[in-house]
Amino acid sequence: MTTAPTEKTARRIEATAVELFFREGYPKTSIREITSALGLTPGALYNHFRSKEELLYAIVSKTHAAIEQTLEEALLRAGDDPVRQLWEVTRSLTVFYTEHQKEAIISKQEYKRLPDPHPAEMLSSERRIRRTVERILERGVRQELFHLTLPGGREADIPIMAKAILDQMINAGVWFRPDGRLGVADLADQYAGLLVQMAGVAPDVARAATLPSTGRA
Amino acid sequence: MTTAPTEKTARRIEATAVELFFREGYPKTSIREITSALGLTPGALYNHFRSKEELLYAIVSKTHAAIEQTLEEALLRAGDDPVRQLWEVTRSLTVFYTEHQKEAIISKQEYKRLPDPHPAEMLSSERRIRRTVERILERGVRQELFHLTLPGGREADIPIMAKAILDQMINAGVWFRPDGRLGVADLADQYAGLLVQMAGVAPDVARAATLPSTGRA
DNA sequence: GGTCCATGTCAATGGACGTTCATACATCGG
DNA sequence: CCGATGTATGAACGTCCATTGACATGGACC
Repeated sequence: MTTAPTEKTARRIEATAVELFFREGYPKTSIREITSALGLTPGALYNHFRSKEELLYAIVSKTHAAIEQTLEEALLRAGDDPVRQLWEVTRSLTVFYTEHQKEAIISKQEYKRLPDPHPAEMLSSERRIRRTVERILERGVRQELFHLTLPGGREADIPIMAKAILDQMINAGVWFRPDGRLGVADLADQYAGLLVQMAGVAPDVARAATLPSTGRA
Repeated sequence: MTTAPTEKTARRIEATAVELFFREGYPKTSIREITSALGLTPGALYNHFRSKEELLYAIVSKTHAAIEQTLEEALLRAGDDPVRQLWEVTRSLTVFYTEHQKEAIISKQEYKRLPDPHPAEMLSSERRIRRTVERILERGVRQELFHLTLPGGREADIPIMAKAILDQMINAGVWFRPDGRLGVADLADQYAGLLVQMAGVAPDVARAATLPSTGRA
């Protein structure tokens, strides 16, 4: 009845909640803050979400779905070469995490507070993603494209490498500032390059894999 | 008057707070939870800390000091070789973050909530640490020990590399479980190896630097 | 033995929180 | 034109919160 709903109110609530959950954290953000930022009273929120928790779940579950979709598309684009696959996956996810840094950080940080079936869902989604990366690494090692002997003399452990790689891309999102020195594409190329190098891909192998770059040059 | 203070009460409060802040987050943890876990009433806490915020500050500032000290000791141990320096720093900090995961994560996550001189202190501490890593990388590049051309053809950006390296070690602390498959020393060797490799150290250069390892083999 | 100080209890205060509910309006299909 | 439906209000609720201040107590030290 009040203002022009050029955008559906439920989406505006979600967008505001993302902003505030990101800035203040989920527990410290009150329903009153969210609604009054939209010129509404607290009760109005309950026409769109059953509870504060359900609002959080709406954000978190959409984000997880988007991550899995991004991963899937990257694999389709990559073809069969494990080097190319690792490159595409790290690049695409870095782009995702920088472009959706707020939702991603909220999801990572607050999913544990959801009511009880949900945290397990999120963990299993994370596990699927990790297994995908592990399989890329395993194939790459079998084809002798990745070099597993680390500086220091030890053999690299594939599950640890997969975790290290995935953690790294979220971190790009944590500190990325859209007004910073580098754009999303530059940053993604940097991270993809660093992570492929971390996986022990020799320079000549990388050259042979013809890795595309979205950024200029 | 009540129980035997085999340990000073202030330290017991800090230890309990670390546990609860880590599990539930700072805003959701109440003074009542902390004190009643020790068999005390809420008021007792105010004999040791002026406020909940000051309790958080006690934890966070100690942790930052310990990180800087760890870094300093690692540099002393490393001598002049940039490869060896990077190895020592990454290994030592990975060990620190896994052994003090709770305090470290609390510090990283909640320092922004402190009253106003403090967040700036924490940021400048972080900046000092990052500059140290950047200097190691710069020297290593000047001596042609680190190889800056990434897979994909781009030149690696040193500030980004430094951020990526430092973020990585915190993450080891995030998911490390003391009862897991690998111990602290194994994990630290893995991470140090991966990060030195990420910095573009060629295998023969690494061999020449005689990197020590604390773990077996 | 008396005094003091550190440390604790207990009760209270004022505010903020998530959520509910009866009520009102506005829009739109029939 | 009318009722139904979706949406917002505003006031209340019960609960929990951090913090305070008056009071008790026990050990350390003179």
